[in-house]
Amino acid sequence: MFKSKNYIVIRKMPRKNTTKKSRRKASKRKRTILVKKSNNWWDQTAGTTDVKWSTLSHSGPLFPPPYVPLPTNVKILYNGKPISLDKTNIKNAFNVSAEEAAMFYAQSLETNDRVLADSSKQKGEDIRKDKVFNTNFFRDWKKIMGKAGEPITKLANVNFSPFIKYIVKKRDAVKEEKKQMTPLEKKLDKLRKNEIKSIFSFATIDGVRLPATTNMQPPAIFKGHKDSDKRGKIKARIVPSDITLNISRDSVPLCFINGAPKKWGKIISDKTAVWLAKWKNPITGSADYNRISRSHDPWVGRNDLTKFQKARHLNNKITHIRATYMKDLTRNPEMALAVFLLDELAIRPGTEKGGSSGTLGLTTLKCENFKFKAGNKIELSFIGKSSIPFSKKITLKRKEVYTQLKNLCSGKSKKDMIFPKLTASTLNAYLGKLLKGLTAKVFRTWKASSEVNKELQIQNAKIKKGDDVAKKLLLFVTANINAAITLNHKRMTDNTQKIQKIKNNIKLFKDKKTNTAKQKQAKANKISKEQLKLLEAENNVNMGTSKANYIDPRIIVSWAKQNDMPIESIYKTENDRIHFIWAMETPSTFDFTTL
DNA sequence: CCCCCGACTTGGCGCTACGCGA
DNA sequence: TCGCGTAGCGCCAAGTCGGGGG
Repeated sequence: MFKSKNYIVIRKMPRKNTTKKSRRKASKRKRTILVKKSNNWWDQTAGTTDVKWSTLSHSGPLFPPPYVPLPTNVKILYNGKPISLDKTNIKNAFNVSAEEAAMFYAQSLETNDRVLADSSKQKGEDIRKDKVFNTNFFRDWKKIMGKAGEPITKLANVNFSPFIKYIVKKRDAVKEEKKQMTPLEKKLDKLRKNEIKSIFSFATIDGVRLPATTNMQPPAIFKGHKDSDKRGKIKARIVPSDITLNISRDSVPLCFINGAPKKWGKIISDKTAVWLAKWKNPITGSADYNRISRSHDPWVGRNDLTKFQKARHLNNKITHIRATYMKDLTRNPEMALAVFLLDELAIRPGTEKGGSSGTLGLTTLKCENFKFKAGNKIELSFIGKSSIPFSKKITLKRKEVYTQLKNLCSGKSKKDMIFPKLTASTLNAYLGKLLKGLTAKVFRTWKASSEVNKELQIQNAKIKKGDDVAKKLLLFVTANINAAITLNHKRMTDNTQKIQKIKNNIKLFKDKKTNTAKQKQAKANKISKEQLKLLEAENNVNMGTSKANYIDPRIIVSWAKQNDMPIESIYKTENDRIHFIWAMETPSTFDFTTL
């Protein structure tokens, strides 16, 4: 094994290797990446200034292929009669032709109908009956068609089935073609893809080549999450003139669309920003960016460290902070109670306007979201970020908190805000006075990290010498699941089938006869693993987000070292380990709770 | 001061490539 | 070798928060 103080070693591993044969095969492929420490910010003072680069080069965004018009005999019907749509004119706000737009809609219908007909798939809304979706689409489509579309006055009278049939036929043909490909053709295909990737999916910052995400989203129908009021709108095609590049002056790439040279919208060299390209999101109106891929971006690493350090400061100060807001309970009840809920439940602050589909956060909660029960119990339920339901019950230890909270709602109607005077900024301003740099989201980081830290330290007592990695891993997964529950990270897909399968598995493992101690341990591991899976499935838990954003990686690395676990057993992918490379050398003595 | 927006983080889902058992 | 199941990645949406500009 390579050892040097100047390098950090990241092992590349295959996804799984349970059989002897596959282990042998894998060990041949196993290789390591060495990351030179001096290339990275944590060894450099430069990382603390506002200037983030002196040279930056990349190839600009990669645009999706142009639209291929349909054969002339494929036509939609209006009131039963075939009509021709313009195939190529894209001189409109969407840079999309009338036929292409119709194809977006036909594609939506095709997916919709297929999913509705498939008994194994979860049923969403039927878009054929979704008024908002159809109104939004029709408005945009009419804009594209202009005068030529005037005779089309009702979307319901348009028959898209010729387009749908064409889509199905085309898809099957592509599938079949793929199936017929020889191994050589497959290999060539992959080489071609990698060639494009090697040009477009990298940026070079101060001589260091880093992976980047530069694929532009193709024009399509905007779907949004659950009840987004923008669903059905047509997402415009982004063209080079929409793009602002951030790049060194002498590295500006040429741009060709369909072989023709094109001009970039704007070229700047903002050394304080790390984005590569920027454009206006045609749906939301806000800015969208191409960036260095998150796991490889040194600036992301620096910001992550800052974030977790803030959480540790909060952990240090929490007793004092609690005392302060309790003192403010009568003087400033709205603020005191909001901070109390933040402390207790780690709810997101909530933006002033609320989400596009009326999602809520702490400062935008309404009285109808609270239920006051006997015994100082409250029930809080609302729809949060990404339309994920939040529903928790808590018992308040201090009666005055319960009374004051109830007071805020007395004499108000259900739809009234419980904290009308508060906004995310006033809340953060209050927090910032309690502790420099403290904002609402720090509470989420602190809560998840400190809970995982506490739990892992408790679990240490249960670990015996000679316990296998699989058993120890289960302890981490338990902590991870609990953190996800705390943060209300869920997946809303239907998983009744999954739950049934897990239950069957548990039964199966319990039935098996076992002899040796080793077999017994393996069986116990299997059963606990399935039980954790069940807990995860029954709570619809999504563990990924907390692991990637909320649990201080130093807690994990030091715990792994204390218990002689390879870091690859927890941070399973190479990307995970690169993402947290700044934490990989954390000593086993690291303590999250002391600064 | 307040509102809006620029820049960045956080979020869930669907597709596909990969490893596995038959 | 083939088909199956699923981890993990990319996609794309939706948040946070500080600061600029009126």
